[in-house]
Amino acid sequence: MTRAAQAERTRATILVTARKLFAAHGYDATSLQTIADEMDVTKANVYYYFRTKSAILEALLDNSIAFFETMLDETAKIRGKRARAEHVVAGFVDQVVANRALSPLGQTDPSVRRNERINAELARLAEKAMQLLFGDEPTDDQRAAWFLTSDVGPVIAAFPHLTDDELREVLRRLCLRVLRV
Amino acid sequence: MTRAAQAERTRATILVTARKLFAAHGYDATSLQTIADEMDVTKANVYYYFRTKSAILEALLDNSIAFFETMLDETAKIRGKRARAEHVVAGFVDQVVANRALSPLGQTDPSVRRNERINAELARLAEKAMQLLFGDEPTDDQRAAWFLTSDVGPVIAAFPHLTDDELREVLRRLCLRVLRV
DNA sequence: GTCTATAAACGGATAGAC
DNA sequence: GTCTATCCGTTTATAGAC
Repeated sequence: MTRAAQAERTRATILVTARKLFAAHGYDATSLQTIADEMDVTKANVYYYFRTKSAILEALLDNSIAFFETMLDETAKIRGKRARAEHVVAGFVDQVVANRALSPLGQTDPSVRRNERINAELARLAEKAMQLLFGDEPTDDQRAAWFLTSDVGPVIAAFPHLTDDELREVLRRLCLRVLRV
Repeated sequence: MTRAAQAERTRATILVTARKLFAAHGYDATSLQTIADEMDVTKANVYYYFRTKSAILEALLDNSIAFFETMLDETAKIRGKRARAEHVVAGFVDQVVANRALSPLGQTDPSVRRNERINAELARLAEKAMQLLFGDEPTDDQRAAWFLTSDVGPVIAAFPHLTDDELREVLRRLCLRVLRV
């Protein structure tokens, strides 16, 4: 394996491992030592790839943000409120369920709320999504529906026994129903 | 002021201050030093009232749990699914909005999930509430609806500009709509 | 690219004076 | 009941060898 490939590999492993641990114990309760131990490298090696702990969090969230950005751009090409809602919900639910074991690194985690830049990005995405679903001037009820569905972490935690397919269906029905205000 | 009164006062201040800071920055990111500084006493003095940091969190959550327990007992006396849902939602929303600045110390905070005892209590309350609203064997969709509404933190955060009354109405409509599965 | 070693600060928690 | 002083483990982060 080339050195560049090794670098890419290690960097990716850090992100996967960190995501899993952040989701399981929360960002603040996860130390770099824990991350390093879990993937059998030293702390110093982790620091070689990320200058700070919060840089890891930012990298993770930037990935999620990019995913949603792409999905919303696709949604914009669809005509009809109903079809748009279905597309957004499907994309959202698929991503959440796919990362079920790792995710949800919810918008709710205090660490996320603390990061100004990430917060601004998430707020921008939320406005973009609501514009697509509800038009230029969403009502308060519509906005409330959006923010409620945007954090399904507690719901996922309540259904550990469901298969991925079953969970996906439950979430899809739930989100669609809530969003069709 | 008597010594006993002073004690009660300090203890109460610790709880209010801790609740505010936990809600703002998360439990893990709030140190006892921060709490002590905020209320102008020393860390050692805080320890005089609570043997550990997690004891503060438990005291806070025990308050919330007792409140919900009482409310659900009231609900059990009401006949009719619709009226019961309205009572539960009203009680829930009132409490959440009343503690708007402090709360929500969501069930989502990793610190809460880490505490076995508290988790068990919350799970018991959730079952009790669902039994009242949905009968003895709630469907997955009904359960999902319950867990979604049980964490309205993100919604509250989205409406900083609303008055308490306005926020209460938005939340009431939202929760009722979601729960009437 | 990965390691060992260590710095510097902060965390929770306790002892003992007043 | 509140304070000062302190212990001790852990944390983030860096320096420098291989």
